[in-house]
Amino acid sequence: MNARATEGQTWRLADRLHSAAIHLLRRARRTDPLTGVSAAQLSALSVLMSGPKTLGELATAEQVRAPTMSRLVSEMQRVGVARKVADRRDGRVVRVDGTPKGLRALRRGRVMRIDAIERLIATRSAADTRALDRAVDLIEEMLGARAAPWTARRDGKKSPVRR
Amino acid sequence: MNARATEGQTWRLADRLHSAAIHLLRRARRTDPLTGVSAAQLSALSVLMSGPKTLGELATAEQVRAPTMSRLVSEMQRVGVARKVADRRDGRVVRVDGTPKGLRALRRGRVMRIDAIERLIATRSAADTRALDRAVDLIEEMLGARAAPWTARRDGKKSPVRR
DNA sequence: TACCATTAGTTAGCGTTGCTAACTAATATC
DNA sequence: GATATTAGTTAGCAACGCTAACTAATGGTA
Repeated sequence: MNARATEGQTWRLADRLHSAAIHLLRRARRTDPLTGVSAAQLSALSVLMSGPKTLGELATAEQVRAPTMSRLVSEMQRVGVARKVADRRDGRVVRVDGTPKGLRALRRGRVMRIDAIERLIATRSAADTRALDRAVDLIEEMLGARAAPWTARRDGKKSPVRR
Repeated sequence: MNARATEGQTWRLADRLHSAAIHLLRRARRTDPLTGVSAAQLSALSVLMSGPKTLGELATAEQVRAPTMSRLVSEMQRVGVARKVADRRDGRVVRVDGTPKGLRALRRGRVMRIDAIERLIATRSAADTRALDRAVDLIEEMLGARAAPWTARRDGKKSPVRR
């Protein structure tokens, strides 16, 4: 076996990964109409689950430009799922925090999507589950999901949670 | 170690997988504006690659409502990537066909997306690549995806992948 | 033939989410 | 103190999703 995949193999893997991501999300999305919270808000809320973030951090985490996130957060504040808090040390900074209502909405709205995926995973063996877990780690790393504090993992280590 | 992951662990993995898929696609779609053709247009074009379709068929294939597809196709015709042709037998029907220009754009756009993902993968070790490959297999299986003997290639041959 | 239901597509209008450009305000640097 | 940089906002545009309401063509039936 090659120590390194050939270029063609890598491209083909990229293609399949792209396709798999698309199809996985289409499956998960089927439940969306039943959800009360918009997809973008849900996504932002899940980032906030691990604690307050600045607007810029949120935008980066969501791979979206600052104005987009600014507007989204304003709307989230309007409907009561998030709060903007001024930073004491740096007057330019806006910290964003999810409200209890927001976090409840997150759970309620998100459960359906994740449940749909969980049902798929639940059909697999423990070895398969580990393989998927590893791949998710890799994708997060590839995308530069760096350093975020937080949620405990099955082995007790930390692992970044986004969206 | 458990022979089986607990339910909560599986849920968490489902969550992370969901997140990873979203962020991966967000990354990939960054190249879309460079094709001069939008993501939705590229997606529709890929359906047209297998031959002309009626507007309704296109809408169904794209999981979109008729008005949405009607507008999209009109725009595609305006920019020259698709054509609307009246059906002779049934005056209500509009057949949509991709133009050579459109199919070229499709190929170009697709390659850029996949290349973007390939660039991410290329930073990883061979072991990582294998791990990803394995995970893609699993996801395809979970979704009941066919073996995908037809996935797109760089040479521009058939590729049914959409979006 | 005349009438009515159905089907295919379009138009109008709204909401969400993405973007860039240009701005204000605060902080940092020289 | 003047200037540059950084964080966020505002304004305005475009792409796409939807529903409601419309036109036009077709099909069925008395």
